[in-house]
Amino acid sequence: MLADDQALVRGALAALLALEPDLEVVAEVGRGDEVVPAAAQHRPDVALIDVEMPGMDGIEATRALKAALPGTRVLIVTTFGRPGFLRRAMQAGAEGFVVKDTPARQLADAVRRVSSGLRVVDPVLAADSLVAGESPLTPRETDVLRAASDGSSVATIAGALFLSEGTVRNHLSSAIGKTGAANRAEAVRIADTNGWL
Amino acid sequence: MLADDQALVRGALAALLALEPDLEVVAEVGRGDEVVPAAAQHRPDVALIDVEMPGMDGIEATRALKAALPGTRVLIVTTFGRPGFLRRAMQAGAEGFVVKDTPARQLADAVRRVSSGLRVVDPVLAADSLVAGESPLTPRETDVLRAASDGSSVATIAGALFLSEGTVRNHLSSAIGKTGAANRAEAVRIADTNGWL
DNA sequence: CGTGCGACCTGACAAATGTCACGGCCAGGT
DNA sequence: ACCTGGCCGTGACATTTGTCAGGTCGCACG
Repeated sequence: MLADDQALVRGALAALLALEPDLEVVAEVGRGDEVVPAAAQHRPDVALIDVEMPGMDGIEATRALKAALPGTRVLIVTTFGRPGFLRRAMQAGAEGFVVKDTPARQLADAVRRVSSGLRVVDPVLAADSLVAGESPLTPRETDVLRAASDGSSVATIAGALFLSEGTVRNHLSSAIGKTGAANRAEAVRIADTNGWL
Repeated sequence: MLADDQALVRGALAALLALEPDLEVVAEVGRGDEVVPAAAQHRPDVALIDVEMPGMDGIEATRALKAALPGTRVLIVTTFGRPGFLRRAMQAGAEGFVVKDTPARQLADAVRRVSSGLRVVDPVLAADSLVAGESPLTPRETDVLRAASDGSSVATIAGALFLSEGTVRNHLSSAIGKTGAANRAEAVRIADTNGWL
């Protein structure tokens, strides 16, 4: 089963996998919240899930799928090699994780390995994930930083999260310190590239 | 010919197009600066080019390709439907422009139409491009805003562009006004989503 | 030859931002 | 019972940012 929001990529991946005689694409969806219903109907052995999707995050979709149909193997396929994504995907129960930079020939192999119960992880990304470590941000700091990521002012963030402006400033200051950034915008950028948001 | 930095997507698109008996993929590249050399060697009828690529922008690659081999038709395939991208792609000489959201079945048709000299443009995006219009930013304002996009301070930007801090502030203020934003970060976001950077 | 426009600069000002020191509340472990 | 750490808040402070009003210079256009 394929889950990717970009129809062209989804169809192209289907064509790629259809070349393999032992693989068959039984369902395709373009939204995260369609993953579980489609899987329940078609009962795929393996689900290829993109991280970036409307409706529901690919990580969340994986968690939901594993809860509903634990037998389904999940292979995450994503554009961005955010270290945090890998960690969260594995914690959500995914068996494999490949980035879209990997050669096309290896995809079918990855599907077969995942299908047979093995784990498939991009070695470069695994190393990055180890050095980058977990997010140093507390839950609340993450919330505030995410709210700040679109350029909102302190007052706007405070209003949205029902906090005082001083508290928002404190959380932001703490996040800036932990990320080693010089200001809010840089902290957002750093946290985002590490997959901490 | 295919040009896309993500190997998996590139291979998948190749598989998709290989299903069509009248189409053949003669070359694949993963960097913008490899487009012209590969085209010169394999002489494709149509080049599918992604906008986001390392080495050289897809738009720039299109311009270079059109200058070197004017007979080659160019079909831009991109993830993001930035209105400005469409405009710039057409000005660079591209015959077609499709986003990766379009259904996979339509890709082969788009390639055929472009190959026969017709223009192919996503209608939704074309409408957006008309309402969004050209960038209201002056060249210098664009430079400054791009330099600010990673969260740099005024002092850093001034140093990088050899400007006084006051001038940087003035350009930023002007850009904020023109984009209708409330601050620098929002101006960056707006300009970026419109493809003005 | 004036007129307009963009780039660049200065200086000054209000507002927003980032930092610091302080405190209280609560859940967890020792 | 005690300590720790996350979370929330206050108040004060220096710095940065955004705005405004002025001015010079070069260039294109009618």
